[in-house]
Amino acid sequence: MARMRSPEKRKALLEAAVLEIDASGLSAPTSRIASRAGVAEGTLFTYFANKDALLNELYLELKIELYQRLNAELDPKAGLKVRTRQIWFSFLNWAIEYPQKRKVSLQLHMSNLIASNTRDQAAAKSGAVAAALSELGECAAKRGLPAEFASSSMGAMQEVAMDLIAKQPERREQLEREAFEAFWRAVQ
Amino acid sequence: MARMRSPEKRKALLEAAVLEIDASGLSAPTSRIASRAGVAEGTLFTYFANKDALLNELYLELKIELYQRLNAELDPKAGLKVRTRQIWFSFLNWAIEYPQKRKVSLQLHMSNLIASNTRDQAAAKSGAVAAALSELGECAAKRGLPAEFASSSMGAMQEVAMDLIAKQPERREQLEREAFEAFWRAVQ
Amino acid sequence: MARMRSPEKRKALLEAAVLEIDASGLSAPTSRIASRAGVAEGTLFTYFANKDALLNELYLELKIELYQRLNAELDPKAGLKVRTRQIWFSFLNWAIEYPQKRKVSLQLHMSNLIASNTRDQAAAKSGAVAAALSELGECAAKRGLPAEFASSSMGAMQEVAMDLIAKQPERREQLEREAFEAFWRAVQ
Amino acid sequence: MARMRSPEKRKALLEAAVLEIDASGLSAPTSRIASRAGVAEGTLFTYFANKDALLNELYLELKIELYQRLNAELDPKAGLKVRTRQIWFSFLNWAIEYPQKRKVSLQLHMSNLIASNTRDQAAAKSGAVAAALSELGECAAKRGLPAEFASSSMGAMQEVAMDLIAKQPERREQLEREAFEAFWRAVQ
DNA sequence: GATGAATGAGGTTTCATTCAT
DNA sequence: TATGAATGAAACCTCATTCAT
Repeated sequence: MARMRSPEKRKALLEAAVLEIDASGLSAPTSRIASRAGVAEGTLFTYFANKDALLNELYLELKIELYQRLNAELDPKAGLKVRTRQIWFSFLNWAIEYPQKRKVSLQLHMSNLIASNTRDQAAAKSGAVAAALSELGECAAKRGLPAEFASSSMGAMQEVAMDLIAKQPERREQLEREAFEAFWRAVQ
Repeated sequence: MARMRSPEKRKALLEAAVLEIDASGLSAPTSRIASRAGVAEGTLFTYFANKDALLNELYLELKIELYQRLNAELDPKAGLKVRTRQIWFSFLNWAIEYPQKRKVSLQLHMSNLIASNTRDQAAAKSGAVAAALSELGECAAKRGLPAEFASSSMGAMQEVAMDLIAKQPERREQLEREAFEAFWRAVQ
Repeated sequence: MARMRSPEKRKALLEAAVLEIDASGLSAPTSRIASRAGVAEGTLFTYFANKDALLNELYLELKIELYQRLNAELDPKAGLKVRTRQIWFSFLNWAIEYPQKRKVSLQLHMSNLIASNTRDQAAAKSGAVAAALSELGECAAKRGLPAEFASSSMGAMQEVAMDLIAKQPERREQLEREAFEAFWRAVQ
Repeated sequence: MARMRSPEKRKALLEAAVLEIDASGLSAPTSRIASRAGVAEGTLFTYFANKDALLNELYLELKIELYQRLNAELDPKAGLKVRTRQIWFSFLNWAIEYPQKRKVSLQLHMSNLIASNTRDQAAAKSGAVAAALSELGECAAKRGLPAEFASSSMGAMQEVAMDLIAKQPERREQLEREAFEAFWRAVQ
């Protein structure tokens, strides 16, 4: 297993997994994932030790991709509200561009299949995003709420925003903006 | 003349389903559910036509239980903020008292196993709660957000509150209060 | 089990069995048979020791009913061809009048569920029919064929006639007649 | 590169199916069929999509085997009676050589598990046999019987012949001959 | 390394039969 | 006696994983 002969096949398998899990849930058969990736059933297991490993690596990959994007679009020198807004929009854009990835990421997050080790590795990649959210957390802390309150609320309110946008895509920009303001009021 | 179908066994099966699904997800085997309920494998199917039916009835039962509680603790004549706070606390208390039921209810809600018919039946039981949330939606509407924004946000922020409380149960009361205020700022 | 409280229920069960087996084959569930007969699932087993017993008794009943009819319409003093023709028409009329009974009787006959004991009991009821057929068998014997040849051929050719009549019911009379003549040529 | 699906295993499964169905009827469990074929339970389903498919393919295979044999032993240039006799003996030889195949073929034929599509495919293989039987049907037609009368009668009388031969195998040749003559008288 | 046939444990569901009421 | 809930052994089928090629 050591060195993967073809990183493309690995990627194809992860992408196929996203599509299959989106369609059928976490019980999507490995055989379907493999065949959608265009490889043989058994090949999947030369890239991933077992289904659990595939799921954990997929989770990590999705988190890393997202954090890379968030960090790329983040100006670390800007003021807190500006940075918060940047994160807000970056995430929403990603989630709307790749709704299946977001849905699968969420399913994996809530399942009990993702090892705490994997969760830690994912968290370690948050970079400058974490810094901004922690700064935001301090505001909340003044009100007597734990520091995580801010970031958790952001995730939660983005969830809400996405659902609304999914129903009225033509109002996307306005909904993103108004929902952000609502969120900002909440954490201030 | 014959042994009558016992409501206790039905209840035992639904409760066992909650525990098993909490532990293993929606793919929890019917055999495990039956055995945890203390009945034979086949007995489950005298109470529910098939696994799907069990899941749908469970969803309905959980929703009804919750709505009954929310409505019982709701004063329909009180002002909007008061009623909103009543719903907020009632729900949190239920969710904290029965974390497994809440988790299972959520999983069922997100799955594609619950028939729209079942969802409608559940919605029909919301009673005065629905009235309060719709009134709250009108506020949001003034800001240009859809009416659902308010109720969705409530759910989302309660989610956040519950996570925090789970981590610091001794601060429960304060966290509930502060999170409510944050939520209230968001929807005003 | 000794004395049946209600012969009507027994009859209802046997009739229901005919209909269910006609529809679903010998694997028709006892529960469906019982419910079509308008009695409880368990009641079936107070009338028949088990499914096998039900099937054996049904076979016997059908054979007896048929033989009674054949014998009733048979004039034992008539010539051989006349008697043969009487049997031929009596049977065809019964089979066309009760196609389900005939189909079920055939299925039971071919299955390995009917005990040889049961088959013997059925054969014992053939009465004057047997006499006519055995007389007919003697003709065949002259040609070097076993005595059973005649009766077996009759059954086989009636089978053929019924299929043809099922497809062209309006030509029933003619088909019955011509097929009989063909059969008669065969055994002469 | 991988192990290829082996025609031998497929054949072994079909043969095992014949034996099991002969012994226990169409409800013969797939697990017994697989184990008699010397493969694992699941392997059966790599060769046949499901039990129904297995049964349909088995039916087709049996019909094709029979028709190939009948056609191989048939001289299309011979006179009608000669050809009819050839078919008569070919079939009887096959049926006596493989009594289980014949019994299973009959059971499948009468069941409602064989798709009309499958029946059509089987009929398409009848070749020169069909021609001879249809020619024979024309004789019957002169007597006012439908064309199928001849072929149906042949099947029916062969059925009779086989039963007799099964009881007195030592007289096989004579019984085959005499029964054929009886049949021929019937259809002339 | 890649393939896909082979495996068999395990999942859902059916059903003949028993037995408490 | 009549009832129908309860039982659990099978039945059919799926699927993660292994391994011969």
